Amino acid sequence: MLKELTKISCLKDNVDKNVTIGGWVRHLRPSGKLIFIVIRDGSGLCQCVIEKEKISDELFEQLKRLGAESSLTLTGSVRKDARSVGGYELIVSDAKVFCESTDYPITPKSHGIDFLMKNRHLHLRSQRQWCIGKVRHTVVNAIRQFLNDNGYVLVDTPILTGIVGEEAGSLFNVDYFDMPAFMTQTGQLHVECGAMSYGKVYCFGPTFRAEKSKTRRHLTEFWMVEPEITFIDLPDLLEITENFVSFIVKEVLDKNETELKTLGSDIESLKKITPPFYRLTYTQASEILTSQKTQDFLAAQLNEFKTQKQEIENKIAALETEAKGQIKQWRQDKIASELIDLRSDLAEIETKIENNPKHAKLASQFQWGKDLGGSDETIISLMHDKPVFVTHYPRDAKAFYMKQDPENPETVQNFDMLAPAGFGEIIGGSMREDIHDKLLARINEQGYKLENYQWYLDLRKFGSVPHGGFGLGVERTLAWLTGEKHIRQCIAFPRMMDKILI
RNA sequence: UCCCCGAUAGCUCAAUCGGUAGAGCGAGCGGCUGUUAACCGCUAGGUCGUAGGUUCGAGUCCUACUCGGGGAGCCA
Repeated sequence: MLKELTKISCLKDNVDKNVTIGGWVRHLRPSGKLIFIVIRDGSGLCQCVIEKEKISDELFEQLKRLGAESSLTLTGSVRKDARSVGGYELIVSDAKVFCESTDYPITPKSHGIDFLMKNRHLHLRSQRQWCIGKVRHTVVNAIRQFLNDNGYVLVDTPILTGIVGEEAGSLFNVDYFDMPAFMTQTGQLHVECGAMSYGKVYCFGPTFRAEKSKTRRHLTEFWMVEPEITFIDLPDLLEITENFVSFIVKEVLDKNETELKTLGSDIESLKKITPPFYRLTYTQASEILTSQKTQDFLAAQLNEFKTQKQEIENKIAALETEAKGQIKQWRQDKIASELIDLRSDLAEIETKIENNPKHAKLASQFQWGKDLGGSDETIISLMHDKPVFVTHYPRDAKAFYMKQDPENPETVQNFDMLAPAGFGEIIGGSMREDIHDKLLARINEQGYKLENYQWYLDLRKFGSVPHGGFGLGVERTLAWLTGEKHIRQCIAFPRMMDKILI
């Protein structure tokens, strides 16, 4: 059967030919003796036109009553038509229905996030989710391609682990045959072993954090790629990172322009993502945050928000006045629907207005020594049109394995990469402490159990070399590239705090 | 753990001062040969999140709880 079917994406090569497509009903409009069915088959969308006299009365009646997401095959001739979704349509001569769906819960009108998440198993078929999934596929593929083509060897690190990469308390505990174990929160420590074997390696898989974070940037299970490279210094590492990220962006622009357009992502600004990225030290970043420039920037932003709010309120008032007058029913309906959208926009802008002074205060009170907060990162990234590397964080704010900077022992040789347009951190990386005694002292300072880290210390005993790496969050990268506000839409089955659906 | 917001039909939302529960979509029936979230007519659809309280009267006011959304901290 499969061999006899033509993919919708291949219709352009079959104009005026007779083909059969197989898929699901996205939308159906009967119009007397004519039916329009928009079919999706996983490769694209196609409008099928059914004229009553061309098929049997029985079949016509059956097709006319098909609900959304009914499955069927349709046979007919392909015609180029600019009015049609995708530019081609099928003039149907025959059809075979596999499943008549009724009461499909996701309708063409808008739905709340709670409802969509409860119907996640079906929501994945919708257009936005389909587009994000296609981009995700490209991103994952680009990650593997870049690393494989540049001499990195894949090392699969364990998901069940007995040790902690950074801070405990934010890990999922597992009862491992009555022994305590954790779900991994990073493959880094293990992948370093591989680096000393192959020189350049990476691990790529799911990772788990039990942080009780309810924000648009957090999942408890997410995918992360972690390259690790030997015989490098921090400038080398930044260069590798910017080449890596630029390659991913370029691949997505090449392969998913249609999807990006549908999703409404900012293609022009993505085209600017080429090396070099901006480089700031943590100290420079903290100076920016506490500067007058930042206060002015945020004040200007606040004014912009207030203007937007006023505009929305004016629109709402005008529509409400119009709705009170004597107008046609269809116009009343349209106004009602516009009002719903406007009120939602209004709520969003009000939240921004409410948060702006808080963020301004946090930035102005920023003290050297603290980690950069989410809002601080947002401010810095909004002030730049390309990704920003923030390097040399205070040693006390960072993980034990990060290499102390010889020139400024208060800091470590690490970096965070902030995506532009306010999305914030998508990469965290560092040079690793390669001096045995310094690492040992750090493990003791943190109060970690030495026996758990003996093997990790061995890497510094037997042929230690300068090395470093980073972790890139796949869902955060996707949210940035697609313009999606929340990373829960960037993975098929998101796991969030207090929520596991199917 | 803390702060803010919310919960009304299957879905998205209205309901003015505390006074008879509303609309669109979706579903069902009928009409329409070029629709793009089509359109037109009709029908069905409700324990207003839960439990108390105030009141002649509560979707509306008060208290607690539950669930959800956004943010802080933390992070990819």
